[in-house]
Amino acid sequence: MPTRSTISDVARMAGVSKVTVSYVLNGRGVEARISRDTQDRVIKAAQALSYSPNAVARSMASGQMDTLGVVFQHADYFADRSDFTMDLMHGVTMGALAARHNLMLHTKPVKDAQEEAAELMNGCVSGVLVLRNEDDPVLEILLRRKFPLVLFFSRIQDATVPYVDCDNVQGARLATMHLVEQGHRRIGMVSGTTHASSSLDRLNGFKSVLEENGLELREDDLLTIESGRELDAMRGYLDRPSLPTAVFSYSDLFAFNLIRAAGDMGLSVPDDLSVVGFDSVEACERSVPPLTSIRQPVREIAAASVEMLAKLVKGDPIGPNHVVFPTTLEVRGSTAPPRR
Amino acid sequence: MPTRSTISDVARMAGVSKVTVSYVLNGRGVEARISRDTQDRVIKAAQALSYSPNAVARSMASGQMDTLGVVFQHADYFADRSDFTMDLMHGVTMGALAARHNLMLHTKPVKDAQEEAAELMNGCVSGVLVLRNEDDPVLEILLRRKFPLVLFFSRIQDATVPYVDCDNVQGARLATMHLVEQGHRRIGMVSGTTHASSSLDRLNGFKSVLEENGLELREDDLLTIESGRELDAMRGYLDRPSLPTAVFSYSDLFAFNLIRAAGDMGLSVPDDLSVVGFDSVEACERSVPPLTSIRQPVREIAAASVEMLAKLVKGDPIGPNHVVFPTTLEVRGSTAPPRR
DNA sequence: TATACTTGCTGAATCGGTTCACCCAATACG
DNA sequence: CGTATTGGGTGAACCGATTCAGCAAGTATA
Repeated sequence: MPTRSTISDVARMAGVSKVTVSYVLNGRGVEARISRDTQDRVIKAAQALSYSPNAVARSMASGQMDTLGVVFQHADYFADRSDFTMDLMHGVTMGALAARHNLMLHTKPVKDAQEEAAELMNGCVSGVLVLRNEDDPVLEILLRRKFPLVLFFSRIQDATVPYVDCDNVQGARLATMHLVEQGHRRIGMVSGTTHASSSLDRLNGFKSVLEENGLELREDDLLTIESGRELDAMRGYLDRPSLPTAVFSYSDLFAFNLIRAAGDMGLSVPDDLSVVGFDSVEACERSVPPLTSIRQPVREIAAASVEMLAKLVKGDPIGPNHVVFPTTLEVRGSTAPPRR
Repeated sequence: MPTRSTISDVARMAGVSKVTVSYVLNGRGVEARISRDTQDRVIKAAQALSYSPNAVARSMASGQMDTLGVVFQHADYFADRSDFTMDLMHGVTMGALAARHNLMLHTKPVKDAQEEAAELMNGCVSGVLVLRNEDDPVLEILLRRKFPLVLFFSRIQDATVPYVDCDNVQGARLATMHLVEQGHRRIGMVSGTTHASSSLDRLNGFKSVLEENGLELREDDLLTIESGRELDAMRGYLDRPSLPTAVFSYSDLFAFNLIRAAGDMGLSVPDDLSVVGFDSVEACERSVPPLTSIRQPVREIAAASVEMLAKLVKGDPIGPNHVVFPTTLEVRGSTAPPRR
C-alpha cells in the first residue's frame, strides 16, 4: 500500500535522468559510459530512498521475467503426502535458487484448457515446467504457441520437446531382472494409468525383460490402476486360484497396498509373493516387510529441469534436450526366491 | 517467444478502440455502455485471435496482481519430508485456488534481509504469507514498509500484525494434562528453538499446567533443541541418574528421536517413559509404540491464511486479524501411567 | 427551438521501467 | 585549424494494458 520510491525519485535526487539510473543500477554503467562519480551519486540516492526496481514494470519493458512456472497434473497435487512430491518440491526450489529465479505455482482456477494455457502464458512467467502427458490439451496449446517449456517426470513422442526424467524403462528392467534372478518364472505387474509416459515406460521395460527370458505375461497378471480404489483392485487381483509368485509395482504406494491386500488374503510377502516397488520412499525401510524398490533421483531430476528451463528462456544453449537419469535397485525384504 | 496478440490487435480486428476492448473483456461493458452488438464483435475478434491479456501489463496499469507470495524460514524448507510441510503446501494451494490467486515461492537468492524484502515487495506479488518469527529482519522491513502480509504458523507481539495459527498453548496444555491425568508427577519437556512463537507458546502451555497442578519443573528436565544433532541431545538428556516419567515433546520428530534414544539407553516407552508429540504426523500410527500426539489442522490453517491475505490485498474487511484453530489430543500407545 | 439527458464510444494520460539513437563537450589526430 | 574520436549523458518511444474525462449523436423534455 505505501507508495514506494521509483526510478524517477532516484533520478531526481541524484540530479540525473531516469536512463542514467537504469544503466547504473543494472551494472551497465561502463557500457553506457557513466562516470564513476555519477554512478556513486546514483547509488547513494538509491540507497537513501531504499529504492528497488518494480519487477512488474521491468518485465513489462524488457519482456523478460525472473519467474518460472510449475504445472502439475491436477490442482490437489499435494493431497497425498508422498516423498516423491516433497523431493520434487525440494529439487525445484533448489534448482530455482541456483538459477536465480522465482517459482510460480499455478493455482488460479480455470474453466478449460484454453484458459489454463492462456493463464500460463500470460502469468508473470517466462516459461513453465510441466508434469503432463501426451495429448494433454493444455500442453498441446502451449506447444502450438511455442511457449518455452520443459517436461519433467514425463515425456511425449515429439522429440523436439525437452524433458528431464529418470530412465523408467531401465528402472523397470532392474526390478524385473531382480525377480527373474531370484528364480521367479511367473511375474505379474501392477501398472499405473496408461496416460503417463512413466507408466508405459515401466510396463515396456518390464515386458522386455520377460521376453528376453522367455517368460510369458498372462493377461490377468497385469493389473492397471487408472485411479483410486486401489486396495479393492489389489484384492480383486489377488483373489484368483492361481497367482504369480512375484509382482513388480508401478509405485511404492501401489506396492504397499498390494502387500496389505495380500495380508488380508492370508498371503505372506515375500514367502508367497515377492513385491518390488518404485520410488524407494522412506517408508520402504519401515514397512513390514521392508520394500525392495527402485530409486530415482527425484531431487536431481527436478533441479535439472529448472536449470534447463532457465537456460531455455534465457536463450542459452541447453545442450541435449532430453536428460535421463539412471535408477538403482534397492533390495530389501519384500523379495525372495519363490517357495518350492 | 512467438508474438502473441495484444489488445490492439483485437481492437483493430473489431474496428473499435483498445478502450472498448478492455471494457468488454473485463465484463464492464454495461457500465461503460457498450452496445450488445459491439460487445459481440469484440468477443469474436478476441476469440479469433485467441487473445488473452498480458498479466504483466495489466498489473502494471492497475497496480494489482493476482499473485500471492509465500515465504518460509529458509531456502531448503522442503528438505525434510514432513507431513507438516506437505499439508501446508496442500492447504495453501487449495486456499489459493479458492481465492483465485496464483502462488509465488520466493526462491531467488539474496544477499541480505534488505534485498530479500525488496525482492518480495517488488516481485509480482501483492502480498505475502510469512512463516517467520519475532525480530526476523526481513519481516521487520516488510512491516515497516507496511507491505501486506499475513503470518502463518507463527505470530509476533505486535497485535496489529495478522496471523493464522493453531492454539499452541492449548495444544501443549492438552498434552500435559493428559500426562498429569495418567498420574505423572514429574514431567519433562523437549522444547524447540526459543525463536519460534510456537515453541514458546507450547512451553508456556506446558508450564501452566504443571503450575496448576502444583508440579515443579526441574531445570534439567527441560531440554531445548535449537537445531540439529537432536539424537545426541536426547541421549544426553536421558543419560542421568534420575529421570522424569513422562516427556512432552515440541514435535513428533523430536519425539521419535527421543523414543529412539530411550531405546538405546534401555528404557522402554511407555513403561519407563511416556512421550507425547505434536503434529500427529502419519508416522505416529506406524511407529513403535504408536505416538500419542497433538493434532493441529495444518491444511485448514494454511488455507485460511491465504484466504485472509487475499482479502487483505483486495482491501476487503478481514474480520478478526488473528485466527486461531484449536488442536486435539490423539492418544496412542506411547503414554501410560507411570510404573509404580 | 433550445436544453438536458442518454447512449455509445474514444483520446490521452499513466503505470515504472528499458533501450536506441543521438547530442554536446572535450580531447586526439593529421 | 579542421575533423575524428571518445567520454558522459539524455529525449523520446515503447511495453500492453487501465482509467477518467469528454465528445458526438440521438432522444426526451420544456
